[in-house]
Amino acid sequence: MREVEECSNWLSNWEQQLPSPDELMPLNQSLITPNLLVAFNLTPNPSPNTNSNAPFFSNPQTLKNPSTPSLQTPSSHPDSATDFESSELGGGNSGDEPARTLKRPRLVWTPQLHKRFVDAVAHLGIKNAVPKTIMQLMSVDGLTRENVASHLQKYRLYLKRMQGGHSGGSGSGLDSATDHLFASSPVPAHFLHPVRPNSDQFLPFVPVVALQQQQHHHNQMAVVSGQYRQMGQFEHPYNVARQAHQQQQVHMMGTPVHKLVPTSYIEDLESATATVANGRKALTLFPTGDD
DNA sequence: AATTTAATAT
DNA sequence: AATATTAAAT
Repeated sequence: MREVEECSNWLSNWEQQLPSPDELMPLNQSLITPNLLVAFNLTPNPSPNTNSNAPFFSNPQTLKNPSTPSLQTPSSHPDSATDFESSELGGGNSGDEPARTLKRPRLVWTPQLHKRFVDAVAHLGIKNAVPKTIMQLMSVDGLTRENVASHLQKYRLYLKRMQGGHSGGSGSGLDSATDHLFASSPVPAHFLHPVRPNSDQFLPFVPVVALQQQQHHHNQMAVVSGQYRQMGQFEHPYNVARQAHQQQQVHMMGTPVHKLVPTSYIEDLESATATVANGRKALTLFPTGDD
């Protein structure tokens, strides 16, 4: 019977068009909001068919620093003012829609997280680097568009203030205390001076630049002259979200929350923070209102 | 509908 | 001080 043939034909065709797990990932993010997970103290079920692919979530407990407070197990602690959602959900709302009511804790931009942000922006090219795409590329679970938008806004202001005359006269201004975070990741060359349309001036082709910027240690005024061929603007088939995940700690309001992060393109989390490496890194990681 | 920017709120 | 939220404009 050829009906059988057609059938298998259709089937294999169908199979081919299936999106890869990679493509599925980002979607997954937006469907299951961390809010819900947190709200219900759920550790999402490792659906049997995702098996070897992507265990999007794993048990936070096991990965977490034992000393950290942890925010699950409803009965874990009786009451504590620091726990949003905690103690008295009294009567009314127990089964309802906590997600609506609950406020998401403030996101803390650790140097690591910021590094991801910068990388994402760099790889996207300025044109595509808008909150949504940045967020997608970062693929940090729980990151919202407005998280990124807010950060982006601040970051842009930072860049702006970098271009203008800083000098800061001997050790004063510059980034000092205020911009610790931003200073913690090198700024990818072209983020500054947005390509002048002006250009009556033929650019003296500066091949590359290189020397002369060795002294900037944790400082990044690496802008030289415009090479900047907007190469980042085409869509990369960037492999976001791989099977392997790595934990990244993002703290929210004193209670550390775990972010699952694909290992892809993680590159050098360490080297960036190494610049700051005064032992501060560990401290910066737990910014309970200092500095 | 998303982005940008400024202002404001927590 | 750092991040969120909102408003207005594009």
